[in-house]
Amino acid sequence: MDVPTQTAATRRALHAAVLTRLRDMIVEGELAPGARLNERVLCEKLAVSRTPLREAMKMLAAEGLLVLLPNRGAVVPELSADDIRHTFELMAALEAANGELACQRITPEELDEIRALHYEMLACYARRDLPGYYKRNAAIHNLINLAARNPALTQTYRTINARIQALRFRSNFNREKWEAAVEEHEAMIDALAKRDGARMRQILTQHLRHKCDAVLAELAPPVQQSTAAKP
Amino acid sequence: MDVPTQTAATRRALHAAVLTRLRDMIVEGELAPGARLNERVLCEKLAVSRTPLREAMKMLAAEGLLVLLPNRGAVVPELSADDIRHTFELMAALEAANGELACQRITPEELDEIRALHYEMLACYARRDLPGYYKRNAAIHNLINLAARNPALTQTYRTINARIQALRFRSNFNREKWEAAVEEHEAMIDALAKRDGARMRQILTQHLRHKCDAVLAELAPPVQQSTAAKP
DNA sequence: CCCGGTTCGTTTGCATACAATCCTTCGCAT
DNA sequence: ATGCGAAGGATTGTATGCAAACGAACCGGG
Repeated sequence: MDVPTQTAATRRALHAAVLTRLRDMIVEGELAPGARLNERVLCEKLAVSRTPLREAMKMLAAEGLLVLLPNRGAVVPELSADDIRHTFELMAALEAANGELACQRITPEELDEIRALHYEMLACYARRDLPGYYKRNAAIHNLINLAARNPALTQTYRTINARIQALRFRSNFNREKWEAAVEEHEAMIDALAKRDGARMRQILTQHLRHKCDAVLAELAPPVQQSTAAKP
Repeated sequence: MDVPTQTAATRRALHAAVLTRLRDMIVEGELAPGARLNERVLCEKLAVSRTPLREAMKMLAAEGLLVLLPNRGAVVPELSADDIRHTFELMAALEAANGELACQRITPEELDEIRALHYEMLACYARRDLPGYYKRNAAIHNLINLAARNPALTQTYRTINARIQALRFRSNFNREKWEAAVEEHEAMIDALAKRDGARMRQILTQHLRHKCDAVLAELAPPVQQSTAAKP
């Protein structure tokens, strides 16, 4: 969209604005996995010259949201099933650490807010409101991150999460998986309240494993259900 | 077909070469924390124009090795004590996950190689050969990473590790801490051999906590001896 | 019919010119 | 003397020009 008068917002450097914009485009699927980025086309679309665009692309490549092909531009990486498994394992490690630290550091007020969001999430669940559910879900995870009081961990979590966010948008899991997820969330709150870091870690690890399975199930052709239980 | 002028090395794009060079300069302390990067000066030093230099700087910023100040250039971040604690907590989470996965996936051959490196490391310890010790230490950790069979985890580990690598170079810990580290390494190998993921996690978490303490102890001057020999 | 080579348009990579911003410093008035 | 403010130099941010690499199409030969 063209916003001609930038006035106060012009304070922001173009390369930073382009970075945010491109990241959103990738995370939200406007730039789909496998898509090749043409500098000239993107320059026109974003109304900037090649210099800030290229700088933003380099940063996205460092974040893992783009892959640079020498002399052949950049593409949005297509994640193989193994890539997805690896990324979720990494996410699980980060979430588990977050949760464990949050158990030590969360305040009663933060816990109450998480409870409130959890009930809102239950409401969304009852109404089968998936977007609303996702929104509260993300808010809860963000609050847990915040409660861990570790900006470095939060930052890394966000970066890695962006790589698989696009996949989660599509993961429209079935009702029983949804129900399992809700139960896991209740267990999380329980663990947080009891400050049981080990249990929190275990729940989050399992939670992420289930999410990974759900995403893989979406991607894998539904031909047959040969999905044997894997650790 | 092959033009002998610089041949193989010229294959590499300038921005990639500059990226590697700058990263080394930061990790090895040639660009010290707090140092401000002047584009013109670096351009002359590296014999490239501003375009590839700026692209490399943007990527380093995305990796967390530089901080960009809008309209005021880039600086090597100075880590506060809290920053160090946070980064080590993050590293601990990554190493713990690595170790736990390695317990599941390591081959006997890899374990033997780690044992061999461990004995070499003991030799270095006996001779008080700190550089040799570090070399074997890093090799062992890299092998454990490899054994975890998770490229995404390895990549993130390397990126985060680079942020504190410069600190570790200086951490010249005393003998009893060194001895404790050696004992922890033996426990690691034991846990790997027994495929005891939970124990491996616990050892690595403790190991990283000790490393963090050692680094913090180096930074916090012991008040006296401020006029001691400078390196 | 297939294959190798060549040529040309397209795209990326790098260098440089220009614009905007910042920081210092100097002058001036209070 | 001190504080404020403007001007100048220096530095960063952006745009554009030029060269090199890639890839597709074309062409000629086997």
